[in-house]
Amino acid sequence: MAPQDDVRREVALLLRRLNVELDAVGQRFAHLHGLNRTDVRALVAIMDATRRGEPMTPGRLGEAVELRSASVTALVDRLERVGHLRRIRDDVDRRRVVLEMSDSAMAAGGEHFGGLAADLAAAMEGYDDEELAVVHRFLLDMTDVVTRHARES
Amino acid sequence: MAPQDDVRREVALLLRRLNVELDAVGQRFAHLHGLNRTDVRALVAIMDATRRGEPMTPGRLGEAVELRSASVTALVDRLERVGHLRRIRDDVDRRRVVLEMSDSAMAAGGEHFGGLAADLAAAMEGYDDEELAVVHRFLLDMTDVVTRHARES
DNA sequence: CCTAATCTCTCGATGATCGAGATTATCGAC
DNA sequence: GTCGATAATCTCGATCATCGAGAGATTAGG
Repeated sequence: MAPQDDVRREVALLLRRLNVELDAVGQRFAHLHGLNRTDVRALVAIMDATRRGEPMTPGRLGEAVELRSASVTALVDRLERVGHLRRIRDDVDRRRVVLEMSDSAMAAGGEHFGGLAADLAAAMEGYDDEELAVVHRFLLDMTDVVTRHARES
Repeated sequence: MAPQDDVRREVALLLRRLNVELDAVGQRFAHLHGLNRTDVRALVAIMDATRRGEPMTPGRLGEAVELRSASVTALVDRLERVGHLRRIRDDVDRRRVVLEMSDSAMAAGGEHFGGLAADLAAAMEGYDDEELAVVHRFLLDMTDVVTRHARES
């Protein structure tokens, strides 16, 4: 066994641990705002899509969070009821509904996850350009491997 | 804005993307075996604890996956019914029940997640000792920050 | 031995999710 | 135009995961 195999195993364990803790952050946000896991995943998906300039619809949201249309309707009803988003009929294709996050939801998300992002950025101060490049390449590689496993058959 | 801020933002995004994809792997495993997310989290928690030599009990499991005792009973019932684990009364403290994973469940988990672990290890071949050390330190730092956020108040 | 504390389980209620199908809107062919 | 096919969303009834409250069993400490 190569001497760096220990490090490899530790790195793999750290990836999983990081995953668990990131989930815990999401869960904490959910609990603080009276939401469940799915609701948070949905809000994040909507926020991401909106940020990319692709308006979110119930159909796309269902794909993103892996729910059937009936469940998406219930999900959107929930979030709309507590004021986190609005349904807006698309004028171009009037079958479609565009989901728009409310300012309050954006603010809440920004405060919670923005704080985390800032702390992560701060922690990255301890790395120079070269080291960050290594980390970047590493994360790309790992994400690639994991994505392949997530999509298989 | 410093020139490496772009890299920092990208690294943060990659961390989140990795989180999403790792969840997807878990979800895929769950779907393949007729389980739900919680069931998989529970099996992983039991496997980890067992590997550390700390026998898992319903109480500890409830803390690990954040469920009330009533839900843990239902969860263990489900997993026991499909043969993924056994309840064993502890002879020392007879109030306690020790949860033991079945060989079939261990094998299924090993096949699915072991394959991923092997691919991750293979991908790490592209890094020398020094680079792996940087990655290791980075993951420790990030996990630390995230854990603090997960635990806060 | 009592009493309090601990661990697990039971029961009834709530709510998230699903499958099947209804509803409304768009598109292409004629 | 208008008709059938397709698409996006929603409704309904059923199922099951989760919870709160509390019961039953066991242990630990005076």
